[in-house]
Amino acid sequence: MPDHPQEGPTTHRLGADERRRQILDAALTLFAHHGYAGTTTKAIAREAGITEGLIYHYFGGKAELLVELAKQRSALLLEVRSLLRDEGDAPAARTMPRIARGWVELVRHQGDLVIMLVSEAHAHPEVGAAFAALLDEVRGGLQGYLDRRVAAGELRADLPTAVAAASFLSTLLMFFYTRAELDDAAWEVEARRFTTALLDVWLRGALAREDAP
Amino acid sequence: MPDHPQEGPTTHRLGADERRRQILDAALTLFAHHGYAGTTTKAIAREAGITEGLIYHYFGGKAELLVELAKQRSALLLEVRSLLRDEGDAPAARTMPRIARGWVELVRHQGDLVIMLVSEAHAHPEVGAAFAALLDEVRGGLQGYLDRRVAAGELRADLPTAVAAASFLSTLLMFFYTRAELDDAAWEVEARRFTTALLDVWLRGALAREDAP
DNA sequence: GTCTATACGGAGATAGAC
DNA sequence: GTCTATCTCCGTATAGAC
Repeated sequence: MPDHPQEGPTTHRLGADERRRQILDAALTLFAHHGYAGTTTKAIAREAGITEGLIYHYFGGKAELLVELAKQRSALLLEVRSLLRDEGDAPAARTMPRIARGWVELVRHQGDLVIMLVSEAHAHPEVGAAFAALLDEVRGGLQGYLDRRVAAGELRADLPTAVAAASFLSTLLMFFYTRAELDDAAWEVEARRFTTALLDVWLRGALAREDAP
Repeated sequence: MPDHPQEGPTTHRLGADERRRQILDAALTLFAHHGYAGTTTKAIAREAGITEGLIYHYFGGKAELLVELAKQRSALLLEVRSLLRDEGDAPAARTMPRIARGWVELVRHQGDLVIMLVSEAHAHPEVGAAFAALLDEVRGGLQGYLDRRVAAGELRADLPTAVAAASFLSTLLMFFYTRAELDDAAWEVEARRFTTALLDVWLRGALAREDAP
């Protein structure tokens, strides 16, 4: 990959990639807070610190911003994959708390993206598909891990792993969605408390009997 | 859910209440499918089979439609309350399936309202508040029931009832939200399958040990 | 109570100077 | 690469006829 060094006395000019990111970030923030249709190109330009016309130099139009952002879920997915891979086949009783924390922090960290995906899911098929694909991929990953723990005998053999995984993830997702406006400190406390209690219920429903052979 | 068939502008006169409902129904359908900001007053009029001007005879403006619809959650709440009350203090093992089915059918039946509440929650504080209040009220009701089952000794004493209730409800809500476009037949099948599996995991995590001392 | 006609502002988008 | 100026259309809302 060749570098594209901006040589010369570039004062306030930015590289194309950097500028694109800046515009997308501005759009994402506003889409999450006011919705796609409720956000004007003027507001995006203002948030990004540029003028309206420049948006059209980098993108075909407002709609393209939405599509581009929906694709960003791949970035999110990469993080999730590494999260799940790191845990390998360690015991669920010790690993699930870490997965829970990782998922919660991920969703929180990518909060605007998640809010946008959920909010616009029904108005824009591409967004809905991206959201569904994201959830499904994560669910599939977690399910795979659970299946391995079933095979290892830690989790009970008749555990419906797909639904168990979906329940786990969607509960935490919904928790975030209804608490997104908490400040970081309050969020830390609430999230920890909620996650702990959820693991209590969930693990008991999934574990094999301790007194099994 | 397909759009209602559009009737041309009618000369029929309706009672005020009936006309208001008609307009609100049209608005709800469109808000759920295209979002509030993505819906034009023209489209609402068309969907309701009237002209644009008439909307302003019955409502102060587009924003008032949204607020009015958000208040409708009370209707939903009433249904939920009766659902929970009917179950009284019967054993959870036999009652939770009925509660699950009731909640799922309710959410499905009021699908457009639920989608609107979720989708617009972050863009409009009033809607967000209405959604939070709805979930919280239902969660509180279910939690109350769970507490009684704990007292009765059916559910374990250290069950975190608030989180257990929240998890149960939000899992099913999210299931609906990501499957809203299924036709009724497919929905029946999927919903039954999913609910059964969820109850399996959830109940095992909540019940007192059968082999307890 | 309902429709027709229209005002008014703002939205997305383009052209062209620098 | 960035901004200024501007175009066109459409969205909300109102006035007034029937």
